[in-house]
Amino acid sequence: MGITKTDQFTLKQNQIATLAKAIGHPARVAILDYLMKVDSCICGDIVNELPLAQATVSQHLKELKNAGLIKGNIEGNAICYCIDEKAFTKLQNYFLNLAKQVEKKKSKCC
Amino acid sequence: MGITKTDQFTLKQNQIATLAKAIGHPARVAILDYLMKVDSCICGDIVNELPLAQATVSQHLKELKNAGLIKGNIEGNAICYCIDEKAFTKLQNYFLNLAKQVEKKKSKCC
DNA sequence: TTACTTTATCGTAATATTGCAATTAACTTT
DNA sequence: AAAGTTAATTGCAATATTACGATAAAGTAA
Repeated sequence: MGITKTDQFTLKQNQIATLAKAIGHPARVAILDYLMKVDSCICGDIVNELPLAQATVSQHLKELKNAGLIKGNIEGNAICYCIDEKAFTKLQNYFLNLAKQVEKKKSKCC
Repeated sequence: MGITKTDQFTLKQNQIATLAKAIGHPARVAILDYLMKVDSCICGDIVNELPLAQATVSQHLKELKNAGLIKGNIEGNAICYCIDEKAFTKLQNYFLNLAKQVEKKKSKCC
Protein backbone atom coordinates (compact mmCIF):
# COMPACT_ATOMS: atom_id res chain seq x y z
CA MET A 1 0.00 0.00 0.00
CA GLY A 2 2.08 2.87 -1.24
CA ILE A 3 5.31 1.40 0.09
CA THR A 4 7.83 -0.03 -2.34
CA LYS A 5 8.65 -3.70 -1.75
CA THR A 6 12.39 -3.11 -1.75
CA ASP A 7 13.25 -6.43 -0.12
CA GLN A 8 11.66 -8.37 -2.96
CA PHE A 9 14.20 -7.17 -5.51
CA THR A 10 17.93 -7.61 -5.91
CA LEU A 11 20.48 -5.20 -4.50
CA LYS A 12 21.52 -4.18 -7.98
CA GLN A 13 17.95 -3.53 -9.07
CA ASN A 14 17.44 -1.34 -6.03
CA GLN A 15 20.70 0.50 -6.60
CA ILE A 16 19.88 1.32 -10.22
CA ALA A 17 16.37 2.36 -9.23
CA THR A 18 17.66 4.65 -6.49
CA LEU A 19 20.09 6.37 -8.82
CA ALA A 20 17.53 6.73 -11.60
CA LYS A 21 14.92 8.01 -9.19
CA ALA A 22 17.28 10.74 -8.02
CA ILE A 23 17.71 11.91 -11.61
CA GLY A 24 13.97 11.62 -12.15
CA HIS A 25 13.10 15.25 -11.50
CA PRO A 26 13.77 18.16 -13.87
CA ALA A 27 15.13 20.35 -11.07
CA ARG A 28 17.73 17.72 -10.24
CA VAL A 29 18.62 17.28 -13.91
CA ALA A 30 19.03 21.06 -14.05
CA ILE A 31 21.33 20.97 -11.03
CA LEU A 32 23.47 18.29 -12.65
CA ASP A 33 23.51 20.28 -15.90
CA TYR A 34 24.70 23.34 -14.04
CA LEU A 35 27.39 21.50 -12.11
CA MET A 36 28.70 20.22 -15.42
CA LYS A 37 28.57 23.59 -17.10
CA VAL A 38 30.50 25.66 -14.58
CA ASP A 39 34.25 25.48 -14.73
CA SER A 40 35.05 25.20 -11.08
CA CYS A 41 32.76 23.52 -8.65
CA ILE A 42 32.96 26.20 -5.98
CA CYS A 43 29.41 27.20 -6.55
CA GLY A 44 27.22 28.69 -3.88
CA ASP A 45 24.84 30.07 -6.46
CA ILE A 46 22.86 27.04 -7.48
CA VAL A 47 19.80 28.57 -5.87
CA ASN A 48 19.96 31.60 -8.19
CA GLU A 49 20.16 29.35 -11.21
CA LEU A 50 16.95 27.51 -10.45
CA PRO A 51 13.35 28.72 -10.54
CA LEU A 52 12.67 27.34 -7.08
CA ALA A 53 12.83 28.57 -3.51
CA GLN A 54 15.99 28.07 -1.49
CA ALA A 55 14.44 25.46 0.75
CA THR A 56 13.32 23.43 -2.23
CA VAL A 57 16.72 23.54 -3.90
CA SER A 58 18.37 22.51 -0.67
CA GLN A 59 16.05 19.52 -0.51
CA HIS A 60 16.88 18.47 -4.07
CA LEU A 61 20.61 18.82 -3.37
CA LYS A 62 20.17 16.59 -0.35
CA GLU A 63 18.53 13.91 -2.45
CA LEU A 64 21.28 14.02 -5.03
CA LYS A 65 23.82 13.76 -2.22
CA ASN A 66 21.98 10.85 -0.59
CA ALA A 67 21.95 8.99 -3.89
CA GLY A 68 25.68 9.60 -4.17
CA LEU A 69 25.41 11.55 -7.40
CA ILE A 70 27.05 14.67 -5.99
CA LYS A 71 29.31 15.47 -3.07
CA GLY A 72 29.58 18.71 -1.11
CA ASN A 73 32.56 20.20 0.70
CA ILE A 74 32.24 23.07 3.13
CA GLU A 75 34.21 26.02 1.79
CA GLY A 76 34.05 29.01 4.12
CA ASN A 77 30.39 29.69 4.67
CA ALA A 78 29.45 28.47 1.21
CA ILE A 79 29.40 24.87 0.06
CA CYS A 80 31.24 23.45 -2.90
CA TYR A 81 29.18 20.89 -4.76
CA CYS A 82 30.64 18.46 -7.28
CA ILE A 83 29.45 15.63 -9.44
CA ASP A 84 30.54 12.29 -8.04
CA GLU A 85 31.77 10.19 -10.91
CA LYS A 86 31.43 6.82 -9.23
CA ALA A 87 27.64 6.76 -9.24
CA PHE A 88 27.46 7.84 -12.85
CA THR A 89 29.88 5.12 -13.84
CA LYS A 90 27.52 2.58 -12.32
CA LEU A 91 24.60 3.94 -14.33
CA GLN A 92 26.65 4.12 -17.49
CA ASN A 93 27.67 0.52 -17.17
CA TYR A 94 24.05 -0.43 -16.72
CA PHE A 95 23.06 1.29 -19.95
CA LEU A 96 26.04 0.02 -21.89
CA ASN A 97 25.24 -3.53 -20.85
CA LEU A 98 21.60 -2.99 -21.71
CA ALA A 99 22.50 -1.65 -25.13
CA LYS A 100 24.67 -4.70 -25.77
CA GLN A 101 21.85 -7.07 -24.81
CA VAL A 102 19.34 -5.25 -26.98
CA GLU A 103 21.72 -5.34 -29.93
CA LYS A 104 22.23 -9.09 -29.52
CA LYS A 105 18.54 -9.98 -29.78
CA LYS A 106 17.56 -7.40 -32.35
CA SER A 107 16.84 -10.04 -35.00
CA LYS A 108 14.57 -12.19 -32.86
CA CYS A 109 12.44 -9.25 -31.87
CA CYS A 110 9.27 -7.48 -32.92
CA MET B 1 1.84 22.45 -3.48
CA GLY B 2 3.57 19.19 -4.34
CA ILE B 3 3.36 19.70 -8.09
CA THR B 4 6.51 19.67 -10.19
CA LYS B 5 7.18 22.95 -12.00
CA THR B 6 7.69 21.30 -15.36
CA ASP B 7 7.28 24.49 -17.36
CA GLN B 8 10.24 26.10 -15.62
CA PHE B 9 12.73 23.64 -17.06
CA THR B 10 13.93 22.87 -20.56
CA LEU B 11 12.35 20.20 -22.75
CA LYS B 12 15.51 18.14 -22.60
CA GLN B 13 15.69 18.33 -18.82
CA ASN B 14 12.10 17.17 -18.60
CA GLN B 15 12.69 14.36 -21.07
CA ILE B 16 15.69 13.01 -19.20
CA ALA B 17 13.83 13.32 -15.91
CA THR B 18 10.80 11.45 -17.27
CA LEU B 19 12.93 8.59 -18.56
CA ALA B 20 14.96 8.37 -15.37
CA LYS B 21 11.85 8.51 -13.24
CA ALA B 22 10.37 5.56 -15.12
CA ILE B 23 13.47 3.52 -14.31
CA GLY B 24 13.39 4.76 -10.73
CA HIS B 25 11.54 1.81 -9.23
CA PRO B 26 13.02 -1.65 -8.58
CA ALA B 27 10.00 -3.41 -10.07
CA ARG B 28 10.46 -1.56 -13.33
CA VAL B 29 14.19 -2.27 -13.32
CA ALA B 30 13.30 -5.92 -12.79
CA ILE B 31 10.90 -5.80 -15.74
CA LEU B 32 13.60 -4.34 -17.97
CA ASP B 33 16.05 -6.96 -16.70
CA TYR B 34 13.62 -9.71 -17.58
CA LEU B 35 12.86 -8.33 -21.03
CA MET B 36 16.57 -8.33 -21.69
CA LYS B 37 17.13 -11.82 -20.35
CA VAL B 38 14.49 -13.71 -22.30
CA ASP B 39 15.35 -14.71 -25.82
CA SER B 40 12.19 -13.78 -27.57
CA CYS B 41 10.00 -10.96 -26.44
CA ILE B 42 6.74 -12.86 -26.64
CA CYS B 43 6.28 -12.81 -22.96
CA GLY B 44 2.97 -13.00 -21.22
CA ASP B 45 4.59 -14.24 -18.07
CA ILE B 46 6.09 -11.08 -16.67
CA VAL B 47 3.55 -11.22 -13.85
CA ASN B 48 4.84 -14.62 -12.70
CA GLU B 49 8.38 -13.30 -12.64
CA LEU B 50 7.62 -10.47 -10.26
CA PRO B 51 6.68 -10.54 -6.57
CA LEU B 52 3.72 -8.27 -7.18
CA ALA B 53 0.03 -8.62 -8.00
CA GLN B 54 -1.14 -8.59 -11.60
CA ALA B 55 -2.73 -5.18 -11.29
CA THR B 56 0.46 -3.68 -9.94
CA VAL B 57 2.62 -5.18 -12.67
CA SER B 58 0.21 -3.93 -15.30
CA GLN B 59 0.53 -0.45 -13.85
CA HIS B 60 4.33 -0.57 -13.96
CA LEU B 61 4.23 -1.80 -17.55
CA LYS B 62 1.98 1.10 -18.43
CA GLU B 63 4.44 3.57 -16.98
CA LEU B 64 7.34 2.06 -18.87
CA LYS B 65 5.26 2.22 -22.03
CA ASN B 66 4.24 5.83 -21.41
CA ALA B 67 7.88 6.78 -20.96
CA GLY B 68 8.65 5.06 -24.25
CA LEU B 69 11.05 2.56 -22.71
CA ILE B 70 9.10 -0.47 -23.88
CA LYS B 71 6.55 -1.18 -26.57
CA GLY B 72 3.80 -3.79 -26.58
CA ASN B 73 2.23 -5.63 -29.48
CA ILE B 74 -0.96 -7.64 -29.14
CA GLU B 75 -0.22 -11.26 -29.93
CA GLY B 76 -3.33 -13.40 -29.68
CA ASN B 77 -4.74 -12.80 -26.26
CA ALA B 78 -1.32 -12.25 -24.74
CA ILE B 79 0.83 -9.17 -25.24
CA CYS B 80 4.36 -9.12 -26.53
CA TYR B 81 6.49 -6.56 -24.72
CA CYS B 82 9.81 -5.34 -26.03
CA ILE B 83 12.48 -2.89 -25.02
CA ASP B 84 12.36 0.21 -27.18
CA GLU B 85 15.91 1.13 -28.09
CA LYS B 86 15.28 4.73 -28.99
CA ALA B 87 14.59 5.92 -25.45
CA PHE B 88 17.62 4.11 -24.12
CA THR B 89 19.79 5.68 -26.76
CA LYS B 90 18.69 9.10 -25.53
CA LEU B 91 19.63 8.24 -21.96
CA GLN B 92 22.91 6.71 -23.01
CA ASN B 93 23.86 9.83 -24.90
CA TYR B 94 23.06 11.88 -21.85
CA PHE B 95 25.39 9.83 -19.68
CA LEU B 96 28.12 9.67 -22.29
CA ASN B 97 28.07 13.43 -22.64
CA LEU B 98 28.05 13.79 -18.88
CA ALA B 99 31.04 11.50 -18.53
CA LYS B 100 32.92 13.54 -21.12
CA GLN B 101 32.21 16.78 -19.27
CA VAL B 102 33.24 15.33 -15.94
CA GLU B 103 36.48 14.02 -17.42
CA LYS B 104 37.31 17.44 -18.87
CA LYS B 105 37.14 19.28 -15.57
CA LYS B 106 38.58 16.59 -13.37
CA SER B 107 41.69 18.60 -12.60
CA LYS B 108 39.96 21.79 -11.52
CA CYS B 109 37.76 19.97 -9.08
CA CYS B 110 37.62 19.03 -5.43
C1' DT C 1 29.25 41.93 19.51
C1' DT C 2 26.13 42.84 15.80
C1' DA C 3 24.78 42.36 11.23
C1' DC C 4 25.06 39.72 7.17
C1' DT C 5 25.41 35.51 4.16
C1' DT C 6 24.65 30.94 3.12
C1' DT C 7 22.66 26.53 3.66
C1' DA C 8 19.82 23.15 6.43
C1' DT C 9 15.79 21.90 8.78
C1' DC C 10 10.92 22.09 10.36
C1' DG C 11 6.14 22.29 9.61
C1' DT C 12 2.54 22.13 6.53
C1' DA C 13 -0.35 21.66 2.32
C1' DA C 14 -1.01 19.78 -2.19
C1' DT C 15 -0.19 16.25 -5.23
C1' DA C 16 1.85 11.76 -6.82
C1' DT C 17 3.03 7.02 -6.31
C1' DT C 18 2.56 2.30 -4.87
C1' DG C 19 -0.10 -1.73 -4.17
C1' DC C 20 -4.02 -4.69 -4.30
C1' DA C 21 -8.84 -6.71 -4.69
C1' DA C 22 -12.45 -6.57 -7.69
C1' DT C 23 -14.07 -5.87 -12.00
C1' DT C 24 -14.04 -5.25 -16.92
C1' DA C 25 -12.45 -6.04 -21.71
C1' DA C 26 -10.89 -8.80 -25.35
C1' DC C 27 -9.63 -12.69 -27.15
C1' DT C 28 -9.43 -18.40 -27.22
C1' DT C 29 -10.88 -22.74 -26.46
C1' DT C 30 -14.31 -26.19 -25.77
C1' DA D 1 -22.67 -19.99 -26.67
C1' DA D 2 -20.17 -20.97 -22.28
C1' DA D 3 -16.03 -21.23 -19.92
C1' DG D 4 -11.36 -20.00 -19.60
C1' DT D 5 -7.20 -16.94 -20.17
C1' DT D 6 -4.73 -12.66 -20.21
C1' DA D 7 -4.19 -7.96 -19.42
C1' DA D 8 -6.25 -3.29 -18.43
C1' DT D 9 -9.02 -0.44 -15.51
C1' DT D 10 -11.39 1.15 -11.32
C1' DG D 11 -11.60 2.35 -6.59
C1' DC D 12 -9.39 2.75 -2.53
C1' DA D 13 -5.86 3.09 1.36
C1' DA D 14 -1.17 3.96 2.72
C1' DT D 15 2.89 6.26 1.91
C1' DA D 16 6.12 9.42 -0.64
C1' DT D 17 7.27 13.54 -3.04
C1' DT D 18 7.23 18.39 -4.10
C1' DA D 19 7.17 23.03 -2.75
C1' DC D 20 7.52 26.90 0.25
C1' DG D 21 7.58 30.09 4.34
C1' DA D 22 9.66 30.43 8.61
C1' DT D 23 13.25 29.47 11.37
C1' DA D 24 17.65 27.67 12.86
C1' DA D 25 22.60 26.86 12.34
C1' DA D 26 27.16 28.15 11.13
C1' DG D 27 30.12 30.77 9.32
C1' DT D 28 32.06 35.80 7.75
C1' DA D 29 32.40 40.88 7.96
C1' DA D 30 31.75 45.26 10.19
